[in-house]
Amino acid sequence: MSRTVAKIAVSAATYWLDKPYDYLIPPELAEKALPGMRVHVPFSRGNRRSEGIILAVSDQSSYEQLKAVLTLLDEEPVISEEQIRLALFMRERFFCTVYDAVRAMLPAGLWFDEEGRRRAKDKNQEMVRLVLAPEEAEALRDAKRMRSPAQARILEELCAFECLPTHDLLLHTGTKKPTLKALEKAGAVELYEREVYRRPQIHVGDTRPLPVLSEEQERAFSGIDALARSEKAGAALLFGVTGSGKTSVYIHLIDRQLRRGRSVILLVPEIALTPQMIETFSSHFGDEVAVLHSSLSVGERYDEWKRVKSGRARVVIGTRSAVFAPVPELGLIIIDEEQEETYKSENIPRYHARDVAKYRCAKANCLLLLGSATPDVVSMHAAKTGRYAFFELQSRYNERELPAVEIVDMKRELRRGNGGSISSVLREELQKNLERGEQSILFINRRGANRLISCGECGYVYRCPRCSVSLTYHSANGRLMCHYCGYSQRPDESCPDCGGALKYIGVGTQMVEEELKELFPDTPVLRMDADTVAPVGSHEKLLDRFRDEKIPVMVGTQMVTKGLNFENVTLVGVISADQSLYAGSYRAGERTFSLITQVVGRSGRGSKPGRAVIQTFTPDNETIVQAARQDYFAFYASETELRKIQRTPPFSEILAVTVSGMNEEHVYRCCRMIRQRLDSLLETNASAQVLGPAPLAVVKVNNRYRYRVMLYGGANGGLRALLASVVMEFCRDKRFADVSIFADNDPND
DNA sequence: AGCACGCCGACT
DNA sequence: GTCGGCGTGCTC
Repeated sequence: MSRTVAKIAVSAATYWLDKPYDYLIPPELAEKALPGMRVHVPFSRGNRRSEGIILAVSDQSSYEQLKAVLTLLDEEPVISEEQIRLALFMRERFFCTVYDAVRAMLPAGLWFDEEGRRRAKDKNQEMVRLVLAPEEAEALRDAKRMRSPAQARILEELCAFECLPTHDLLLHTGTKKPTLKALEKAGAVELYEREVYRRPQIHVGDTRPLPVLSEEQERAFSGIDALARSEKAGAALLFGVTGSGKTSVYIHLIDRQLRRGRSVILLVPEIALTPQMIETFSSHFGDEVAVLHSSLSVGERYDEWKRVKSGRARVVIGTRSAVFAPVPELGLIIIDEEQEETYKSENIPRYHARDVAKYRCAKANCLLLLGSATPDVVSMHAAKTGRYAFFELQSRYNERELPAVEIVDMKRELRRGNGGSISSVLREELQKNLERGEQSILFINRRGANRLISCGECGYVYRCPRCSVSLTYHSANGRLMCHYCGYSQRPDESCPDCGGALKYIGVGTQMVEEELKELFPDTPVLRMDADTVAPVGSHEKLLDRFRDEKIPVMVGTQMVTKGLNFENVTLVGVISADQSLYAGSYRAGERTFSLITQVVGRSGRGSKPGRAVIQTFTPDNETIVQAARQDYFAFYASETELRKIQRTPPFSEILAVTVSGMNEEHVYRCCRMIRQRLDSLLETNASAQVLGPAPLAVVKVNNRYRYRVMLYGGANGGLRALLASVVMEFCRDKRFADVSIFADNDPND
């Protein structure tokens, strides 16, 4: 085959134009051009230069007139053939372009800026090594002792170490570069470049032996491991209550895969929340661990990616995007806390890490393990119906009892004249803990957890001029800020509308902090929220302080619910459990259950028994009662019933088309026409159902109105393809030029 | 989308 | 005569 034609995915192509384009490979590139390499190609009428990636190389094309590839941007493929197939799959599955998918797979360090320069360079280090045999070197050293002591010192050092970074050698011997150059000229040593990897700083504990498994953990481990080795591995769900030691099972599974010469990807919801977990894995697997997440520098991320690609690091721990890690021999993917919403990307490409993992595991014929204390109802349903294997860890670490949980009715509290955010029950429990020198964690649900500023007289509330939300007050910069578009402004002295006095409302971490100061004047309180953890690493510092200084109370948002494991914490308070219940999504109940269960699980992890106080205005709410009892299966049963009626997942798949634009009327009209089109196309399909158009929960962001049409139906590609064709049709239509339209699977909001 | 081509009115 | 208004159509 003469390698003359390249099938190329072009970055300039929009979703409805995207397909493999044929380009001529000029003879001088014929030998070098391989699938997985990026190129520059001329595209469209103006032949403007676009980036692209070679999907395949062939010798023919059904097109008469082909343009030629301009340049190759890579020396070797940056993605494998397997990843090319994954990118094509993602296009169908997540309504994105192939190049969008490719971009998600590559570290930002490999992207090119406008000038065509790479965002991160390979970092090399100059090294020195002996050329002479050891005896010769020693002889030369002795000969040099008198006339050239500096050279002798260098030889001395090299006799001991053989090769060293130039910088270190010069530093240790107190010599200068010319001395070294003289030795090089004399043929005694050799200077060369070695690639070095910028490593993110992680605490690496002492190397530890594998944790000893309990009988129950051992059973789960051997069951999962047997499955992982079997011909048709599929997926498994590991259901383990908080503190049941899922991590120990993971460690053993990873160890087995490494011994088998395979690599493992472990996904976590958010790296910043799991420093302890990273430390644990590093202490078992050392340099085999690579960490991939967004707060690494571009260089660090790129280098970790290279270590993974080259097979040097075979245990990848990371957030959502780490699911694309280019491990050479994939043996297992673990998704920890698999119900977390952070696994779904809300940006292009709008993929779910679980779907990508499922695809990769199926192709690599290896196991996908989903771990959770509060599994996604969809995953549990798959386990119950036999599509996933199921394993359970029931006993808590050290045989600890579950915390004793009390639900407090805040309505009654209000009637008794306590309008604050801390109930009398919680106050008494806090008092007890203070007296005993034990620590407490107070959790405030994120949604609505911020301060609003409102006028005490006319009720005026500051609103974002670009979005349909109120502005919230941030003490860090003393400004009112919009969480959606970043708009900020300074609050006025008095109400800009009527001149009345402004007051702060809403329950926020700061407010609870202040209330605590009033109730317990001399007690130190640690606050952990987006304000206090903004600088990199401050999250860990706060947690270290909490542990080491035994600060009595920590108040925080969602970040206090995850992974924390402090011996001395015996009380957890949920300030208001209601906030996420009525958020409008079919997942709100699940989210609330998971959140409450997790935070309650933070209590009593040491030798002392734990307690939890859940404050709510709806004490009879089934979900809250179930979460208080930590009764997942009761929750699962009632939630499943509800979803059967609602026709929400797992009983139906949800696809959505979102339309946005500056003109609300146009956006709405476009949505309505999309709905009509879908209705007419689905006339004969009784299993599918179209809903909407409906505005999103926050209808306006950045001056753009957002409306959505939802498609409920069976989990088949047909519906997806149909929706794709409708989206393409509307995108092409000039009548809708002033709106943007995109499709998405099961959006989060 | 982004860009060139084309077909018509106003102007040095 | 030509400069530039944006309507139209295409992307290997």
